[in-house]
Amino acid sequence: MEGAEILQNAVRLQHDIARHVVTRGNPDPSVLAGLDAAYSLDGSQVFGAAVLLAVPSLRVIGAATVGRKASFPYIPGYFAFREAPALLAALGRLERAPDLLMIDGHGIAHPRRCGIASHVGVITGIPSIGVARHLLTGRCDPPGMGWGETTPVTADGSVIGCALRTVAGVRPVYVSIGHRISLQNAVSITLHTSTGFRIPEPLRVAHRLASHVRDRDVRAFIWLDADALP
DNA sequence: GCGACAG
DNA sequence: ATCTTGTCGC
Repeated sequence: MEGAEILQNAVRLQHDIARHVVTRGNPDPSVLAGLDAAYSLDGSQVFGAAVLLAVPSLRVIGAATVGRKASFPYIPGYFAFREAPALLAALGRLERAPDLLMIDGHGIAHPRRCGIASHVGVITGIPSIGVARHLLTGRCDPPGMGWGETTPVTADGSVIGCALRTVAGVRPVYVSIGHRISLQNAVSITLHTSTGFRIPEPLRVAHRLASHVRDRDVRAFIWLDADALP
């Protein structure tokens, strides 16, 4: 198969997944998972991390990681094909399934309404939220400078996400529906899992863990529990 | 054709 | 994403 053909298939799959996204729901998770990945210097390896946190204490109650070959390049709009396999593998190694997933990247705030958070959400059937640091598509006015202020991200005349100020006076993050949750609830959960930093706690922990296994020995961190965390 | 472009 | 030192500020 050649490059252009692979992308055509990817687009077909994204349209297909996008049709299955449920943009409503009000999950009240007692256990939530933060998912993120880190890459080797040459970008040939991906290290996925899934961390379980209790809500609302945000105590880490479990975690799992996986390292694998990166079999897809990074192409804006096709991010899930590069990173989702590692996230799904890590997720599958958790000792229990979370009630909700928070993923580093967009959900439906995507050209085809199928960012990685929707991709992983639909595949697993678990409610998911996408939290990104930069906009991929759509536009919005800057939210007020206060904590918790929001502004809609729109595209084609519809709201596809929200800019959310998790820390007063600091650049906002971009929240969007992944799957089986309303935008309002997604924003609320993102805000209430933010602990004084721009990035919400679940993603901060997942990010640190992914980088940690990358810099150490992956084999020693295939299964982790709270006590083994750095 | 030109610019934009999650991680 | 990743490389990379110090520095300014609370």
